[in-house]
Amino acid sequence: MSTYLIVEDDALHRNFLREVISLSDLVCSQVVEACDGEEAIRLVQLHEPKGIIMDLQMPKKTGVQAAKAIWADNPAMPIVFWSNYADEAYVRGITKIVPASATYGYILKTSSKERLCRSIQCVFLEGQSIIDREIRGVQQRSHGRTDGLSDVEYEVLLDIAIGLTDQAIANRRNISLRSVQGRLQQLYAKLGLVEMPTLEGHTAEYNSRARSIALALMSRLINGKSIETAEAEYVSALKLRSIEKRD
Amino acid sequence: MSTYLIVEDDALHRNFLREVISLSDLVCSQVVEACDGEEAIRLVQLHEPKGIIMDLQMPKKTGVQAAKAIWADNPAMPIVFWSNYADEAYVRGITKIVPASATYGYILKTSSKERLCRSIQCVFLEGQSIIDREIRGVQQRSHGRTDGLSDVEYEVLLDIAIGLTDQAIANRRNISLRSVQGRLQQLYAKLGLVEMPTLEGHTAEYNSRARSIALALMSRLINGKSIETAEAEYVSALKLRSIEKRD
DNA sequence: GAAATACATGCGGGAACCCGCAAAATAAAT
DNA sequence: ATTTATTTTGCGGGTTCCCGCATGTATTTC
Repeated sequence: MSTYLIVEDDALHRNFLREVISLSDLVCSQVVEACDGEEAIRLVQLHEPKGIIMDLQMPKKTGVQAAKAIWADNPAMPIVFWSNYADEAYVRGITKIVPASATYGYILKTSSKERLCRSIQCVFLEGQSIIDREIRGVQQRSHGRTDGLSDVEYEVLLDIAIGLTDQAIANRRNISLRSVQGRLQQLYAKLGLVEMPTLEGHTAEYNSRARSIALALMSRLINGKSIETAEAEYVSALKLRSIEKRD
Repeated sequence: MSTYLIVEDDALHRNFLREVISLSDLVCSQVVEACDGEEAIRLVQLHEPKGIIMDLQMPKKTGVQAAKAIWADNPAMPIVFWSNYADEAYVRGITKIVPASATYGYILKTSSKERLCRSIQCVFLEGQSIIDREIRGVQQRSHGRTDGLSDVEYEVLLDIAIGLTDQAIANRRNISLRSVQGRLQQLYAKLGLVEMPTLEGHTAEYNSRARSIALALMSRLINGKSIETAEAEYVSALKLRSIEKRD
C-alpha cells in the first residue's frame, strides 16, 4: 500500500517520472500526480505518500513553497527535487527550509534516467540525502563565505530587486538608512561592481543599483520567480504591519 | 529526400517532437536533431532541411538568435517555434526578425499533441503562418499602442535593465540626457508606476528605476535571457565604437 | 583581558536621478 | 501649407543614491 506522488506541470516529464518510478525497485502500489504546488499539498494530505518527486518551477506555488508547507505537517517526508536549473535562488531556498528529520534529493533534469533512478532509490529506500554534483558548487558557495553572498546581502539584494528605496528597506528591516547603504556597498563589492572608467568625461557607466540586479539575474543568483515571491512576502508583511499600527 | 530539423535541448521533448513529426503526414525521409542554437545553424547549412521546429530557450544561442542567422541565409525557411512561455521578450524578438518571405508558427508547449501536429502541417505543407491564441494577445499589445510599450520604451527598459546610467544611455542612443529621462518617464507611466503614499513621512516607497525592472520582469516583458542578450549587444556595440574612435 | 574582526551608525558632500514647466524641433494629418 | 500630435531638449530644483571617513558596539580569537 505504498503511494508515491509526482508533482510536475509538464505532461511529458510527468510520464517520464512515472516510468522511472516503475523501473526502480520501489514497492509501489500507486502513483499520484499533481500539476502544481497547491494540488501537491492537497494530495499529500489525502494520500499520505511514502515520497515525493517534485519540479521546482511550477504555476501557483513554487516547489520550494510547496515543500515548506508539506514539511510543516510531515517533517520526515522524503522529497526529490527534479529541476532544470542550478539556480542559486532555488538551492538557497531549499537548504533553508529542509528540516533535520527529512531526507531529500536535488537532481538536475539533464541527468540520465539511470542516475535519476538510482537517486530515487537512495532517497526513498535508504533515507540518504543526495545532491547533484553541479549543484554542490552552488551550495558550497552559499554557505562558505567564499565569494557567496551572506544572508543579509541576499536579503537586501531581493529588496532592491523588488524596487524598494533605501528608506523603505530601512523601515522594513528595522535598521538605519545608513546601514542599508552599508549593506548595499557590501553587496556591490561582492558582485564585482568595480567601476571601469571606460566612459569619457568621467561619468559613471553603470547605475550600481540596477547593475547589481542585472548581474544577479545573469549569474542566476535570483530570477523572475524569486522576485515574485519576495514581492508577495513584502506586501503581506506590509499588511500585517498596518494592522498592528491600527491598535 | 526531405529532411526536417528539430532544435531542442531537452531530450524528452526532442523525442516527443520526433514522434509528432512521424505522426503528421509529412513526407519525411529523415529527422535531424540539434541541442542548441549554434548546432542548429550548422545543421541547416549541412542538411538544408525543409522545415525546422525549434525551442526558444536554449543554451549558447536563443531560438530567436538562431532563427535570425538561419533566415539570413534562407529567407524562406519555415520555422515552428515551440516554447514554454508567451513572454513578450520572445514574441517581440521574433516578429521583429521574421522576413516577409518566411512562414512561421509559434506554438506553446502546453498545447496538445494534436494541435501541434496540425500546426506543423499548416506551416510546413500549406505555407501558413500560425500563432497560438494565447500569444496573439501579447502580439497585439506590442503593436497596438494600447498599453503596450513602444519600441523606444522597450529599448530604454532594456538599457536600464542591464544597469546603464542615464548618461550612458544618452551616449549610446545619441540623444540628450534629458531625452533619456523623458523616455524613462513615459516608461514609468506605462508600467503603472503611480506612487502610493503608503509610507509615512512622505518618503518614496519605490525606486522608480529598480521598480520598473521588477514590474517588467514580473509581467514577463523581459526575462533573464533578454537581459543577457541585451548586455551582449551592448558590449559588442561598445567595442565597435571604440574602434571607430581610434581612426 | 587585549586585539581583531565584523557590523551598525552618523556626517557630509558630490553625483545621479526624478520630474514639472515650457519652448524648440520633427513627424503626421488634413 | 497649416494645423496637430509627438518627441526632443533645456532649466531648475528637490530627492535619492553612493560612498569615504570616523565612531561605537558586539562577537571572536588568542
